[in-house]
Amino acid sequence: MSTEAAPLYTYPARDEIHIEAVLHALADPIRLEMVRQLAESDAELACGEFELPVTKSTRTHHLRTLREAGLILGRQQGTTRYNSLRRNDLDALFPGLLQGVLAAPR
Amino acid sequence: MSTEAAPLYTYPARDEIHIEAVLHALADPIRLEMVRQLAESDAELACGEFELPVTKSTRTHHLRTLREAGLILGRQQGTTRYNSLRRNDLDALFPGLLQGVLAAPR
DNA sequence: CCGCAAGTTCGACCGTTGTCGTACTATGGG
DNA sequence: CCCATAGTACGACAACGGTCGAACTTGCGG
Repeated sequence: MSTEAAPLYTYPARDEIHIEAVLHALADPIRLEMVRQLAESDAELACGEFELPVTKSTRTHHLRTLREAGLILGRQQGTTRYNSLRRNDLDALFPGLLQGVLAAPR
Repeated sequence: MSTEAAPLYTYPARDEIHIEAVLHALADPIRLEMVRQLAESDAELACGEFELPVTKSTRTHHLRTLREAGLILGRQQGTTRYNSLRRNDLDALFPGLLQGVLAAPR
C-alpha cells in the first residue's frame, strides 16, 4: 500500500561534500577499513561482504556515515546493496587525500 | 626543588605516526583550523596566536592531540611555545594527504 | 621582589557516537 | 505461501572527547 519500496537514499552532490565530514568519516577505524577494502577490491562491496569484527547493524550505521559524508555510492539489487567509493569526486575535491590515506601501512 | 622545568614534550618519531591518529586529529574543526593556519602562515604559531573561538585550556588540549598524533612540533622560548607543522614527515608518510586537506575550501 | 603574561593541569559536565540486540521490511526461491 | 537472506530502524547503554573555569608553573620586566 505504501509507495515506499526499499529506501532510496540520497547522496550529497559533489559540491555538497565537505572536508570536515570526510575527515570525520575517515577517523573511525572500522570506516577506514571499509574504505580500504573498497579501494583495494576496486569493486562494489555489499554490506555483508566487508571483513569486519562488527555486527550487521553497526555496519549499516557506518555505511550511513560514509554515504552522508559523500564517500560512497550505493546500488540496490534485490535485497543486496552494493557500495562503491566515490573516487572521482573525492580526487576532484581533495586531490591527493585518498592517495595519502591509502598509502599508509595497514 | 623539583628538577622539572617546563615540560619538555616528546614527539612521535616518523615511523611512530599512524594514519588513524592523524585522521582523528584532523577530524575536529578546531584542530583542522589550527593546521590550516599553520600551513597558511608557513611559520611557527604560539598557542595564543591562533585565531580561534576557544579558551586557552582548550587550545592546549587540541595542541596536545596534534602533537601526540605527530602533526606538529613545538619549540619553547620563554613562556611561549611555538608550534610548527611536520610537513616533511607527513608528506613522506602520506603523500598527498595534507595537500588534499588544504585544497578544500574553508 | 612583585606582578603580569603564556601555557599547563585538573576536574567537572555533557553532548556525541560506536556498539549491540531486537524487531522490522524487502526480495527471491522452493 | 512460507521461509531464508540482506539489510534497515530503533532504543539502550557506555565510553570517548570537547569545553570551560580555576588553580598552578614559569619566565620576564620593572
